[in-house]
Amino acid sequence: MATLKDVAERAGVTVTTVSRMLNNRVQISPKTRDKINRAIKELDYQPNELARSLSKKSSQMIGLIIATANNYFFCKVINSIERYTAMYGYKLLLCISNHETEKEVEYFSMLKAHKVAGVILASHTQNLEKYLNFTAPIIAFDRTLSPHIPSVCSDNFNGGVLAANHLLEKHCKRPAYFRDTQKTGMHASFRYDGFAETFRGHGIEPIIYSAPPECFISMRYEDSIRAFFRDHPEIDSVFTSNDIIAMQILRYCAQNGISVPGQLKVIGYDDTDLSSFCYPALTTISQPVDDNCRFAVESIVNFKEKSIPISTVFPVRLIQREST
Amino acid sequence: MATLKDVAERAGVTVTTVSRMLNNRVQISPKTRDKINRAIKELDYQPNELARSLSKKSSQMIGLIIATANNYFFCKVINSIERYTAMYGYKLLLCISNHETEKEVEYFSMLKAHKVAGVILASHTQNLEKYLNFTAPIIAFDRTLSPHIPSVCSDNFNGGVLAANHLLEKHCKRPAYFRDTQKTGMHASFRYDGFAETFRGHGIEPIIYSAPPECFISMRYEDSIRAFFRDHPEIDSVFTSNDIIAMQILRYCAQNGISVPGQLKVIGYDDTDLSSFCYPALTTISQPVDDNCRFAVESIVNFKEKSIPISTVFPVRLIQREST
DNA sequence: ATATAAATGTCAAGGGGTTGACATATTTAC
DNA sequence: GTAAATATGTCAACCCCTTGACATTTATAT
Repeated sequence: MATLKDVAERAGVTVTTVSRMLNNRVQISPKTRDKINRAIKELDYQPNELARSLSKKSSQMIGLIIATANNYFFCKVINSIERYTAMYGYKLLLCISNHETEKEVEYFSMLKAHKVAGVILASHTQNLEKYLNFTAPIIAFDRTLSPHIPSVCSDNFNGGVLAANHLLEKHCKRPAYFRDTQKTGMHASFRYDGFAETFRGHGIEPIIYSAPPECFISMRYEDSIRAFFRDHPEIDSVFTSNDIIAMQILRYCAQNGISVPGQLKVIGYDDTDLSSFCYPALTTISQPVDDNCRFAVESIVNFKEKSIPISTVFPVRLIQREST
Repeated sequence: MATLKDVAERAGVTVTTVSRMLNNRVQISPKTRDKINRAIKELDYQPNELARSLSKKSSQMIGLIIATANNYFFCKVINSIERYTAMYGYKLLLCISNHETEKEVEYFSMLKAHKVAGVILASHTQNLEKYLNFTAPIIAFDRTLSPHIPSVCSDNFNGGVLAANHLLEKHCKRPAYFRDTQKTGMHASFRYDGFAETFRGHGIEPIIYSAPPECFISMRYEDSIRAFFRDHPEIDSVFTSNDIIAMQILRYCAQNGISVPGQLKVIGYDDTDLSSFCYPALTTISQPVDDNCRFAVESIVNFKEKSIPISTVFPVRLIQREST
């Protein structure tokens, strides 16, 4: 493979000049610019990014630590983050922790060793000591890790409020919130707060049901949905913490002759593609995934010039479809 | 950040010794081993991977170029590849081409510049010239890129055969195959071959319907499904090229009072989680995603010792659920 | 005690770019 | 024509780790 030196020789200039041009550190006359470009073409030269990053002490890579990719919502996140990462000329180092804290810590130090430009944390690690002696920016996605680590998220509380108001408009009296077991620090727990407070304002106390933690990993809620309906046959509406649960509730209803939205209104969360593919199509809370992702990436990219606000919240909105 | 030199000084040995230990190139006495380990701990030392890779002229990174992550099946692929990548101590550089050939080529040269250990191509690039002058191994996932690039895929032909035989057992007489517009080189086209040949063996010619190419990007088949049913009201069974299409067909049927499996039998492809979440749950062809991914990663990891077979095919199986 | 093997040390040259300091050559402006 | 501005060149150190050649010390075996 051709090196800087080869290019310089071929173009009849110094490596310094070539390097300066490649990093546009100074003006280069059109003439030399041409010569150099020609040499680069002819030699099919590509700067060795490793050497480059080593010199600069920082790579153009962004690390994303995420719990899983086996989930429509997180896929959207990965997709979106990759897009912005590439847009800014950065590369994405994807780390899937599979919900294991230990792995997350490992990944973290790996990213450190690779001198990444920044880390986006979309998993639920709580062991923070290791992170703090890290010069690159860290940004937490949809969760609060510590008072010192900036986070970006959507307005979970309002998501709950919107869902509750929508159900109230539809005259629901016996609402339930079906969620995953919450890990500490996850902003998703605010959804319930918004949901419950709104209903309480109308003298209604919603039922809350937490699926066992393993469901969040397997994404299979069949058993807990059955248990849920056994325990709460009286409900007339259910708000779920993601579309996958909602979809499985729709399946349960279809199997058991519960008409949706007639007998039961269902609201999902996330507005993944799923929600419009199932029948009835899901009313759901749309998260501003793209805004969140762009913000996270831009925070890292512009870290040197702009400091990152400790908390950034983007608005959500309710998308009405057929299930309410 | 501490460097090798710092560790060596602290441990009272030479950098050579430390390096040798870290790369276990020679035996190190327990005594020095201890001293070094202690120094590493105390300094919280982490080898600079950039420098390391630069020296070794190859990084421990694997590049994955994939068309999208906005799709359940590809998510499974990403998830699985990441898992094996990590298992072997490699890191995953994720490149999402968004179906743009130009971007794929760019990504490719970026990966080259980063001296990745290998590239897994799960997109549909056909411009191969640029790839061939690449020393690291390339492996194509579920497609044939050129006779010189090894590929790993599942037995698409047999997938079609299994679906056809299953429908034949259910006495279907007017089958259809609903697929995406095929790009050249995609092995998915063999599915139709297997499906059609099997039916032809029974004197039946299946209908084939190709959704417009944009559907594969948007994943929204609603319009083309409507057109499909308008044009082919007589069908009694449909085999689709992925579960997402099948799911949307289920939705169409529910909306239009077509009973499944009563009036119409539906078979999907991929066996993504979706297939068991919808109602009726989808009969589908299960792809050995994990085998494919493991094979792809291992091929790269073991490249120096083992050459990669030009073609590797893993078996598929039919999972019967409620839609047939 | 001696020969042999094992463990470290020493030294230095890479790997491929970046960068600062300073010198020199080439343009541009008036 | 001269001064100022612009464009290159020169040189060398640095980023941090790897590796080969060879020398030296220490442990093990007989």
